Amino acid sequence: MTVSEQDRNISSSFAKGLAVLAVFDAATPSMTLAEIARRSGQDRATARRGALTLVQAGYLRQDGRMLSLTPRVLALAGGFLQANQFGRKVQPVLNRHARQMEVEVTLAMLDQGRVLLLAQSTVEHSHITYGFTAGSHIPLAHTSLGRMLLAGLPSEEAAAVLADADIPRHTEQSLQDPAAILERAAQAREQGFCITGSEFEAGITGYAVPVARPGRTPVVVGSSAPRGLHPEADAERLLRGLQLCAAELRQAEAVDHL
Amino acid sequence: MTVSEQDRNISSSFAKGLAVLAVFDAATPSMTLAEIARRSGQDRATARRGALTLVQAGYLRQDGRMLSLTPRVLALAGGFLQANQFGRKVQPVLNRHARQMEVEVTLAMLDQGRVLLLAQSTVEHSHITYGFTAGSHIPLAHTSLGRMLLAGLPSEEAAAVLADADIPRHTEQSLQDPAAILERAAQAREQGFCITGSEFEAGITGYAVPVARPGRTPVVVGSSAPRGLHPEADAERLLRGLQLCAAELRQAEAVDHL
DNA sequence: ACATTGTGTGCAGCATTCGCACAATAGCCG
DNA sequence: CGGCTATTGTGCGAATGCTGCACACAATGT
Repeated sequence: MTVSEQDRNISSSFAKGLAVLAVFDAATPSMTLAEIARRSGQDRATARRGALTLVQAGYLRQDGRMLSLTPRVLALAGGFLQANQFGRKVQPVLNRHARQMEVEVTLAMLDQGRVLLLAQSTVEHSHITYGFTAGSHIPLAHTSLGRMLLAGLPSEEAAAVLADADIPRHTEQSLQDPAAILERAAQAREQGFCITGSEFEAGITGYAVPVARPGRTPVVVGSSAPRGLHPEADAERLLRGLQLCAAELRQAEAVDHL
Repeated sequence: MTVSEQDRNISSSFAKGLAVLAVFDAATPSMTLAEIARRSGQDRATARRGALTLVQAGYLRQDGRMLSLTPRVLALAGGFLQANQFGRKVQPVLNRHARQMEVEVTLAMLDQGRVLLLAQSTVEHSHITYGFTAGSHIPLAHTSLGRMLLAGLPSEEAAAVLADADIPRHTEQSLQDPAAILERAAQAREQGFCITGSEFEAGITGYAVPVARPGRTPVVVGSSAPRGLHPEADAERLLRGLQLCAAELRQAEAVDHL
């Protein structure tokens, strides 16, 4: 900011404002100005102006001294979802397979070192745990979706991404060693699917398969279910279902523009 | 812009940048810089800086000369959805009722003179038409959701909102006269529900009921279905279902913070 | 080939933004 | 309870970053 000749094609005020908008995540639904300033690494006055601008634009609401997102941010996502025809090409496919498999099916890709959920289908009796939705971030290291995404990258790139991600310990079974995680990802790449057991949530097994897009940033579909009585049979059934789902998405050109 | 003392608490560059982001909607999934400038009413150079900043921040992607939204915008919406626990409190309720009623159920509110879809049941189901998703805008004047939302406003406010909205003619049956539309809204307010027939899409009947939130900006749930053989019976069944759904959402305090 | 529409860049001037410093408020502990 | 500190909200001068014009060039399409 002070020092260098900064790119004159970039509006720094705008970038700072966006940073303000981006600090609102699941962990911190509403924040005070000072907290926003801290999180976005900006001067309080600067953050304040950004936040007030967002309030005026209708993306943020002010309750006393707390600021929180308004539903209008959904409209931004809506532009993306409609542009890519999620409502017609993606959601129905996920729903149908979810119904057949009797588990929820999730479409995801990589974003900023985390797994970004793009779409999700739920069936009524599915066990809902964290309440993730489209737009949620979930961890990279200990989910089948994350591992499968890593598998979709060239291995040195995967290592780089993983190095930047944090590796919390969700359960006893969570692998902690990056090398071990990469090893699992490599295995997933060869197999063409990924299964993780109880690393993110105890007693839950995750399944994921790639939606092949040669040379592009990887996209995957996955499911999770409680460990059943016949793990092998479950795995086979679910993986087969997911693979069908992935093939259908690919064929519908539903993910070509991601 | 030039003359008047503009609010020193508002960052105009940021506001302009946001305007750039907001021009991306369903109708125009990808645009050239010049088009963005036109739509956002900004100088090309200004719009260009805004767009390039968005590219750098990862919200926009540049393919040749076309710019389009990236999946990262979903993350912004994700913050809102998780903050309001849509995944746990809203989606399951919609899904369950949709399953029971065998129609799609949608939660919506008012935003910028249009109907903003907040959430939609993801149950597998028949007639999918436009492929709307959460974050989609649909018209105010000719949908049951829109009319019910108008009904939730004080009547002079409803008139003002409607006056600013455009009233296209989707079908032969679309009412064109604002007064007539307000009349229907008033009727909906008294009845506590709204039914529209073929005004948005031929052969499709829409149903909506309010999720009462005294004194706050209205929120509604609704469905649509092809006209069946027994319109009266269908209406009764669906309205009853929607009312149950609305009651449940209210009770779960799912919409308290909207 | 021409007309049209889109894109990149330099620049000068002034509006805009920065970040400090002060005021006001909340929180804490003896 | 009262005095203390930590945290928050805001006004203001200075300088920086931004705007929008104009020009040159590239890519369409007729």
